[in-house]
Amino acid sequence: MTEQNQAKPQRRRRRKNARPGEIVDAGLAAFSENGFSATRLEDIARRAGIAKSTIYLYFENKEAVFEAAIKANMANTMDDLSSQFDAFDGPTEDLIRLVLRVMYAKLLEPNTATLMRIMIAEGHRFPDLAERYHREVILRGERFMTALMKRGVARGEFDPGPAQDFPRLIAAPTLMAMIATQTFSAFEEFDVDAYFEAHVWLLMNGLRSS
Amino acid sequence: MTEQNQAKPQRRRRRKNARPGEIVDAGLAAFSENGFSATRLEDIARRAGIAKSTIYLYFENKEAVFEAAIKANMANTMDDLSSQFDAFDGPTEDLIRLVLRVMYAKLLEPNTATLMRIMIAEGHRFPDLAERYHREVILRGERFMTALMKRGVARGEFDPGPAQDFPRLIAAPTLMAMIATQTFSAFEEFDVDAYFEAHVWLLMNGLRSS
Amino acid sequence: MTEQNQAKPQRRRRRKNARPGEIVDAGLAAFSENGFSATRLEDIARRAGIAKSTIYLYFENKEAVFEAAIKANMANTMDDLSSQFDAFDGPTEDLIRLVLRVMYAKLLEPNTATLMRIMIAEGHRFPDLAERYHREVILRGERFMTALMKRGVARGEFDPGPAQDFPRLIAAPTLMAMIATQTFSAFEEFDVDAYFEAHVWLLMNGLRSS
Amino acid sequence: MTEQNQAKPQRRRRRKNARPGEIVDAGLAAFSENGFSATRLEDIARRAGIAKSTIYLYFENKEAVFEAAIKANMANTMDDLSSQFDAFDGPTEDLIRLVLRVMYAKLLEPNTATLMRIMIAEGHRFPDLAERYHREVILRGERFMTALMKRGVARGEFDPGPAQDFPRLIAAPTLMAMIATQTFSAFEEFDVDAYFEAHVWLLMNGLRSS
DNA sequence: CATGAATGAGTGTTCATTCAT
DNA sequence: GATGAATGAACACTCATTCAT
Repeated sequence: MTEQNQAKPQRRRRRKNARPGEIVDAGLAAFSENGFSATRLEDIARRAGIAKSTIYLYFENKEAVFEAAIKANMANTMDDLSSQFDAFDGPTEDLIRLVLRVMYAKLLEPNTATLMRIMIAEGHRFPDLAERYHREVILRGERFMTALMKRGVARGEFDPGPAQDFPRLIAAPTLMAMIATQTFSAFEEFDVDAYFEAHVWLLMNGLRSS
Repeated sequence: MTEQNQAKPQRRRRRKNARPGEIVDAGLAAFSENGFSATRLEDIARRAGIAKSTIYLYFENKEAVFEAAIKANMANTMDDLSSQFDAFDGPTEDLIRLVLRVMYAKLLEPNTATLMRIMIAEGHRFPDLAERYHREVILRGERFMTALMKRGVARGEFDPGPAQDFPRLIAAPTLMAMIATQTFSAFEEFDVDAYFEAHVWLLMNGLRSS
Repeated sequence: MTEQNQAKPQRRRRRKNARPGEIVDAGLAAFSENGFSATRLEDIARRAGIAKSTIYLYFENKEAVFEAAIKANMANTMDDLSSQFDAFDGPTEDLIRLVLRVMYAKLLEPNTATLMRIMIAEGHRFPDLAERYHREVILRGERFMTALMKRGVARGEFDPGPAQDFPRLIAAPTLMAMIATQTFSAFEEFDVDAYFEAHVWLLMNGLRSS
Repeated sequence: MTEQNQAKPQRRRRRKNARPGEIVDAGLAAFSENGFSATRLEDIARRAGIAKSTIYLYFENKEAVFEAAIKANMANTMDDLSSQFDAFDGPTEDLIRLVLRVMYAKLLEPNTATLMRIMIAEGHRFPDLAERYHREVILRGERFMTALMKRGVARGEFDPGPAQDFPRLIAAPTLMAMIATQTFSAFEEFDVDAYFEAHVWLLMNGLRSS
């Protein structure tokens, strides 16, 4: 009758398949708000619309929920990049724009930003996760940047130089944008699009062969 | 006004003044290892070599210790920059090198790095601290970068361009270095000096007037 | 193709009637290992090869399973004695040997021993069971012992004496054997047969008319 | 003035030394009523007149309280026997009476009886404790019985016989008395003194040289 | 000033029990 | 009849905080 009831359609839904995903989603949301320790299983359960104990049907303990939440999001973080890359045929500057646009989109999407923030903050307490994140996100991202640089040099668009050894320099400003929008959004206006253009401008100026 | 304070001038002299500092130091160390929630007052007390309850003589509660620890470190984070700046008379590139070197030194010093990491991670749970950090570190740092850019343009060394509106682009790669050394140091070698040179090279290429 | 099915030939046939018994058996085994509280319904279910919730089709709750398990075993504990007794015609010593042999056999059979142990330990928390056990096992056993004593005196084999008032003295050493084999078997060798002989020897010496 | 007040003299008593003992006492009482699993720390705390968390100042966990409670009581269980023994100079029957009287007194004292009951019931779940109990109580008691038997034979009071190999036969009926008074006291009158006399009578008849 | 002792408000986890299918 | 899924009521254990000394 009342709209309140919509929250609990049936008392006992059979959701064996959907449940883990729901819990993981709720978990990511909760963890990103409060970090690992300060997040209570009760929070996660409430967000997922289930009882606290139901979580234990699908995960061994709180840590397992945390890890699953992280992994679930890590999974496809870098996938979209490769599709952009392979088929492209124009000038490398345009390709860099494309790639960076995807990265900005990713990093400013709350879930991924959150994930990154958590990894930065609590990574060393979960070495396995940190290692995996490093491998699947950092190193994989770096491989793309390396390929970009090489492509530019090969086509005579870029000069070789010390920056070739640190492809992550290309993406570094993206991190700053993430922090500005995640951590300090309450205290400043941050024009992401303008920032993006400035980023590309500075980067291309820096790389372009003279 | 401060009647409380007048009551007991200084009986145990150095101690009285030294204690809060010791606690704050111990706190920063502990918080940086485990974050706010997972740090126990017991940990801080042990590190400071005092009893848990003694902390309450100097701080109202755990949060107060946290805030004091953050503030103590925030205080001088940006101070060293101004001294470098005012007196300098050479080319702006050299000044940028000087300034960035100080920033790298700061951000790779464990305490400050830790501070940054904590702010990124738990900032939104402590809005006052975050605001203060934003004001005293982010904005203050940005003022320096702005001045650097202006100086370069005024001296004809740099061309004006979109990057002028986002001075933090200058410092962005420093963040990446912080993360590499703080969060992923276990999984990769990271040559800070070479990275620093690549950073400066790319930056100067990007800014330099053609 | 349907290899899976071969594993369970006739899932549901005789089952219907057998179920409660299987549960009771599984229950007795589980309870005897861990006592009432520390036994989980899950344990019982797994032993019985059924789902936890199936138990509730046959029993109202955990306590009911416990009581059924105890009762099932109590039922025939003393039955075998009477058959030995009635028909016997030789000297009472031989009869006592026969009876005691049955008792040893019983008490050293894990199920009954277990039952005894549980009653000793948790009896006062289940007064109904304790009362029933007292009535069906203790008192009934005692009636046999009384009859044995009377028979011996009537036949002139035993002298009357204070022991006649406490027929359970006859069986007392059996308890000791139960404890030795149940509780302390890990820490000592216990030769039940030799102990049995010593028991009978001491008893007959004690009872025999001089 | 009123006895009620004695329970909470001051809210925060300083009882560093007394506390562990109080907790152990409360623990033994609680465990003996409900066994290990069904006893809640809250029960123990309430009995000891302290907060649940206070227990953790003195014991690592529930199991540690259990073990301490058992050990505390085990300590002096068999001590009183030796004093009786050494100095005695009369007939062995009198000595046996003395020794058995001490054992009855012990085993009918609630704490020791409780201890025994718990060991019988939950011994195999705490192998260390069981081993210790076996060593300090069972074996030690058996050594006394052995000495008693030897003394009787040496003095020509007893005939050698199979019972000599199982000295615990002497004490076996005591166990039965313990069970009658502990587990089934609600369902029968049990005249311990008369039982004791019957026990001694039967035993001496059995052992006495003819 | 300093602390050891004590506590109460949680929090993760378990488990008997229920219910929809 | 049988079960997998779900839950709520515990309960062991932790930890920030208080207080008497």
